[in-house]
Amino acid sequence: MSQAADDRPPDAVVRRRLPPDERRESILDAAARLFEHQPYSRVSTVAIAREAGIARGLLNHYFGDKRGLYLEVVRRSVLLPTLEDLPTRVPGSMAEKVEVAVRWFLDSVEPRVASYLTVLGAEGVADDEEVAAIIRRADDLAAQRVLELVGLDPADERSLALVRCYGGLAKTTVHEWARRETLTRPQAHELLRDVLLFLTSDLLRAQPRG
Amino acid sequence: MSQAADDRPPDAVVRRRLPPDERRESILDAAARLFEHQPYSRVSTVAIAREAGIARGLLNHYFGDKRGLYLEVVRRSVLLPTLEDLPTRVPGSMAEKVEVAVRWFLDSVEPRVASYLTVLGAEGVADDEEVAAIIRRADDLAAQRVLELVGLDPADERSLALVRCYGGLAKTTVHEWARRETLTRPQAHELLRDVLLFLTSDLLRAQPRG
DNA sequence: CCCTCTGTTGGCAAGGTGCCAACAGAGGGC
DNA sequence: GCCCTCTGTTGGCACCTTGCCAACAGAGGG
Repeated sequence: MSQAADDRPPDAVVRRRLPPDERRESILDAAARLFEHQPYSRVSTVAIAREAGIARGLLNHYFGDKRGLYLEVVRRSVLLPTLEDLPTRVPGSMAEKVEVAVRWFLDSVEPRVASYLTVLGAEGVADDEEVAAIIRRADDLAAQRVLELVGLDPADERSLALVRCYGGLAKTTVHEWARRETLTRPQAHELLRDVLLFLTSDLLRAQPRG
Repeated sequence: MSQAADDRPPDAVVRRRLPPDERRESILDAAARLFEHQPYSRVSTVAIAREAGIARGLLNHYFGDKRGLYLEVVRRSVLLPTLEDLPTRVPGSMAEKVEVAVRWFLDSVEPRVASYLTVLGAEGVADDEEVAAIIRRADDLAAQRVLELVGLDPADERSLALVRCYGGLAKTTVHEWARRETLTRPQAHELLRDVLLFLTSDLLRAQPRG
């Protein structure tokens, strides 16, 4: 039945053998593509397999089950990797430091807005502890890096909490700018800059340091 | 087989006939309870039916399908209904108006933090357009009401966008306060008050009015 | 050229979901 | 008070999705 097929779709590659890393990535790409446009439960493993051009069973081989694959996609979409590019120390005034942080944020989000927003703005009833944990870890690290950058104690719990709150503002602002297009990037930039400066100045007053 | 049952669970009500509205509500309650603790796909309709003490088929009768029920739960969890309690006009300074808005927000969220946060903080990859639409509508209305309350033009697109951004800060702040408990309510209150005052003062400068 | 290693496939079994025909409380007419 | 209709409610059937596993087949070494 496999050999007899005459009407084989042109790009239905007969069967290519890939190194695991490569195959893994290609599956993640395919899955991410589908999860961006419809909710989890509407994306069937059949569809993912088709999109990736493989047999469905291979998904389980690489990721255990559908949920495992999903969590992997979430991990990949979080901003964690680009946190490396955020400089630890910047010379100059607080205003200049804040400027650097905001620009970094918008710059690293811009090329990947689609997946960034779908990960963080998903919304919907569902207390998914595992997904929440992934995002929480990324948020925590980001808050810490921001405090370092602006020269505040990156271990102070209250400061961290406040910066994480600010993170909520940042996410929604990206949403307004890149998805709803109700703000231009300069407007978004201005808002984020002003509020962050306001916030850090306040923290600086309460916790002077270096 | 139904009559012969001797080991019938004590509370497995034999079969009670309820008015549609009441039954509907009880199903929504049951579903909301389950969706709060695990993601959509992990909650089976079997489990919901068991929790509600009814036959599974009744879910379809009332809500069409599982997703319909889910969307209904989301609608119920949004803060829309309590928006009625937010006064339209408050006498006094901008600081006093902001104070009223912030207190209203924290007060109305407090008794229903659990469902409020699970609805808005869900997160996870899944561009669910229908769910997003429900939340967007609620956010839009809330932003409008806030502008009215502080005495700014509730039709100005830019102001609306900025207040919606602020909404992101508000949601995350509630998360830090009520879920992670990294902030006390007074601290959360202070942050939200300061930032909103900062924001509205700024808008007032650009758009003086009444 | 064969043999092994391992990436890959296809189908089976279990569970979840939507649908529908049949069942049975509750209230009105006689 | 009895029956009859109305409609809330049930149970099971058929379809789809998912996880698993045994069998298949490229690729490189002896």
